[in-house]
Amino acid sequence: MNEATGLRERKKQRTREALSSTAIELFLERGFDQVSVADVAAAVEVSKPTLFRYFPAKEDLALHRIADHQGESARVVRDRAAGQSPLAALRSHFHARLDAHDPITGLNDDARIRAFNDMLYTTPSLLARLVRYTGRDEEELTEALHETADDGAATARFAAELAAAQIITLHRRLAEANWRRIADGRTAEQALPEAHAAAELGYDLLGGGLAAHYG
Amino acid sequence: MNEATGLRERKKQRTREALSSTAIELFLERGFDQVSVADVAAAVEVSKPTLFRYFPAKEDLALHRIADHQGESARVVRDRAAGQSPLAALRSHFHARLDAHDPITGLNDDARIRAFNDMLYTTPSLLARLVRYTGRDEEELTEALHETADDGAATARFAAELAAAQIITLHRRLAEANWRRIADGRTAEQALPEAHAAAELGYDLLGGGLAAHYG
DNA sequence: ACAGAAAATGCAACCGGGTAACAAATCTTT
DNA sequence: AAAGATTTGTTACCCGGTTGCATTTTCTGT
Repeated sequence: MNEATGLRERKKQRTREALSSTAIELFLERGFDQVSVADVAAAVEVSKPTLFRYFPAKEDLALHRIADHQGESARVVRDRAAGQSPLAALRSHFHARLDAHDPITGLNDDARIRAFNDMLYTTPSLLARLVRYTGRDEEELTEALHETADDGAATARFAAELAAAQIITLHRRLAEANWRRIADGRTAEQALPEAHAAAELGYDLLGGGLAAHYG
Repeated sequence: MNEATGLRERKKQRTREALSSTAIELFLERGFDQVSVADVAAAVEVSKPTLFRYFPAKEDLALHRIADHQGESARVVRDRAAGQSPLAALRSHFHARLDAHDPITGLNDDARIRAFNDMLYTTPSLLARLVRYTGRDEEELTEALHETADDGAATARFAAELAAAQIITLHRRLAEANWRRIADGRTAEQALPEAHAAAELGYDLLGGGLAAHYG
């Protein structure tokens, strides 16, 4: 993929990685707000302006790995098997991520990842940044859904926007619920059946069950 | 409602109002990021710490009026007519807000309100704060929906959480779409039919149509 | 009416995130 | 090896937000 890496490029990659991993380590130790960017810069032996040349904001030090997941939902829709509906593809993909205990599903009891999720869901500024990331996710998913819409209705665009928002929202809620299960002391393995059931319920509600409950 | 207002209380109210309205005026003139809190404090002839005793953050200077709308969705659900479903109540309430050109629907072409909405949707920090407000809205709506759920299923709580999130998300998307219509130069009156149609579509999709489109 | 408690304000100094300017160091290219 | 472009460090600054303390203003009881 990325050959032709000169020395300069390699060094940059290393610095970036050192900044992010050192930052996360400090954040997990002391808490996000109890670590200043100056601390991180000092620990990596880099100046503050240099740190900000690598990461535009403090929050990105903690979140850039999550940011790498960006566009996943859109990709799932685009790469789905022929004949499969977008919702069906997203649903089965989510179940697969649950089985893999993917951190983005919230269903992971590894100590470090649990600590990270705790920090994420309890630090307002991190949550705010996460919202911005998922906002871009939503846009990409909107595009993907819009492409696949067979009806040329004038409202197709809005329908795609809305569907994308609902799907991203569903994933957010599912992840929060899973994180809570773990926070309550259950292991990921124990919570797995509930997590699958919640995902089923959620996708069912998207697919028409909402009306049955509150309609 | 609020009798027994001593002189002290009255003065506080006035200061609060002066801060907020002066701030919004300055924000609309120069842009949110181009006005410092020190500017606002100076314009009201108040010290910076005092300003922050009234508003916990700069964003709240611009948003506290919106914050006053808090809990509206939950209230609509709780106060709905006997025999009416929560979704039906919310749907008709939204249509009513559209007809009233309520700014929270995005469908308002008054110059000041339009400028305010433009600022709101284009200033990241304001949007982030708005998300936090709507987050509390979501929680309240969750409660309201949970109360009305007739099924005692173990999943009722999650279903309510999810439904609340989907409804708030729908309102957000509808408001954004309406704001865009106005930004494109249409008058509120011209855009009203489309806005109603979009709301219908949105609520229909919540009520089962999502599956028909992408299921 | 007045003293003193209680609350609100102002002042000044501070912290942390983020940026600008410019010079010094480092890598690349020929 | 030297010219050129990139990256870095230093310093100093701006802004949002907080703290401690002295001062003023309002409220309350007598």
